[in-house]
Formats: sequence, structure tokens, C-alpha cells
Amino acid sequence: MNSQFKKGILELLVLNILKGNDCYGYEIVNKISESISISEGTIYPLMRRLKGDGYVTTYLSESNEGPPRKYYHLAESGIEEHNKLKKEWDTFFVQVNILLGEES
Amino acid sequence: MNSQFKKGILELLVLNILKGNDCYGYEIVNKISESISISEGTIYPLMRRLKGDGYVTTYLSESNEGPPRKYYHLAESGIEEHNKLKKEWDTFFVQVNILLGEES
DNA sequence: TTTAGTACCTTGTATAACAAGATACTGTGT
DNA sequence: ACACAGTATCTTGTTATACAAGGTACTAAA
Repeated sequence: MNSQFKKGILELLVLNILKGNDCYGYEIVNKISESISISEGTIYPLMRRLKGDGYVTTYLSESNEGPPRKYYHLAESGIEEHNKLKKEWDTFFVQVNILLGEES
Repeated sequence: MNSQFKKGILELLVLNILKGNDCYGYEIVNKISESISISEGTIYPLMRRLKGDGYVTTYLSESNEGPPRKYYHLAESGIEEHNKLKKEWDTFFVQVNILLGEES
């Protein structure tokens, strides 16, 4: 997997997952990993950034399977950021595929 | 335009352009710029990398519209690199769009 | 008690796009 | 002759972000 391809997209994928319901970090890693190889060392700093930017809020919740989980909840500005990134991605990959001659 | 999205893709786009015919740097910048905003400061270092990796060879050719042009020619290994990147991109954007719920 | 699974985190490294410049040639307008 | 736009090359320093490789700590099963 070309790790450069992922630059910027992972933020969109995370916000997209959180649009459905609150998730904890480890859960997000596993969900994305089903389709795209990803490491924890990528997601945790990303979640910190998203919180720093005000796109998500967090709360702790105990687990009976291990240490407490830190849940992330999508804030209003996070929804806006998601919509913005989604539009950018949609036009981007269409443009790329046109340049690659796929006419998709 | 989210500049992070472009990471890694520009190499594929350049190789794809050179599959058609030899081009000089300024020409490549203009071709890509028709669809995706790009700066010269991105392309010239990229071309240097591609040459360093043996994916392209170069030759100079005079121009009657300005200074001499440095043409880039796709080498055998460049064709292989193109095929590899193309496959990676194809699976990548499909996976991303599935995660985004586009089923494309 | 040791291991696997869950769950959090940090540090340092590598990659690549970009802004902002520099250099230099050609042709057009004043 | 001079300035300017267009063509064409390049470099330097900055920024963003993914990753490898670690560490910590809890639970449950072998």
C-alpha cells in the first residue's frame, strides 16, 4: 500500500466513520484496517489533531475487556469539515481518473 | 485543492503523461494544471527524483520560444513503475469510496 | 505466570507538496 | 534602448502527515 496515497484521506475516512456514531480509537483503526492498511501510530496523532481543531469532542467509557476507551464524538464543525473534504475528494479523484484516461 | 491528496498521485500522473510521448517539465506542469492545481516547485524536484530512480531519461532540445527544454523519456523501469502505481491507485480509490459509502 | 487480546500513548524518521524566490532566453510594445 | 510578458529551468526552506518502533496497562485464558 502506497502510504503517500493516504495523506489527507484518512482524516476524511475518520470523520465519515464518526458521522455514523461515536467510536473509540482502537475501533476506528480496526474499521479502516478492513479495507486499507493503517497503523495505530497514524490514527492516535490524527485524533489528537481533530480534537485540537475542534472537529471532535471526547469522553471516557469503561470497558470490561481492557482499559477504558476514549470515545470520539463529531462536533458541528467536524460535520462541516467532513462535507468540505468529501467534496474535495470527489472532485479530486474524478479529475485524476480523467487524467489517467478512465473517463469515470 | 487539498495538497495532501496529491501525495504520491502526481508521480503516477507524470508517468502516465510520459507514456504518450516525451515531454519537457514546463509542458508537464501545464498539462496537469488543466485539471489539478500544481506548482513548478513540485514538478521539477519530482522529475529529478524520477530520473534518480531510473524511471526516466533526459535530453536537451533547443526552443525558438525561450531557453532550451529538458525533455523526459520514459524508461523500461518507468513503464513498470507506472503499471504498479496504476494498480495501487485503482484499488486505493475503490477502497476509499467503499468506505465512504459510494459503492463505486 | 505467561501469553494474547484490548486499548491507550509518544518519539523520531521519511516523504513529498508548496511558497517564494533566482536565473536566463525570446519577442513585443514604447 | 528599455521594460515587460511569456517561456523555461532550477533551489531553499517550510509544512503536513503517515509510519515504525517502541512503551504502558488492563482482562482473561492457557
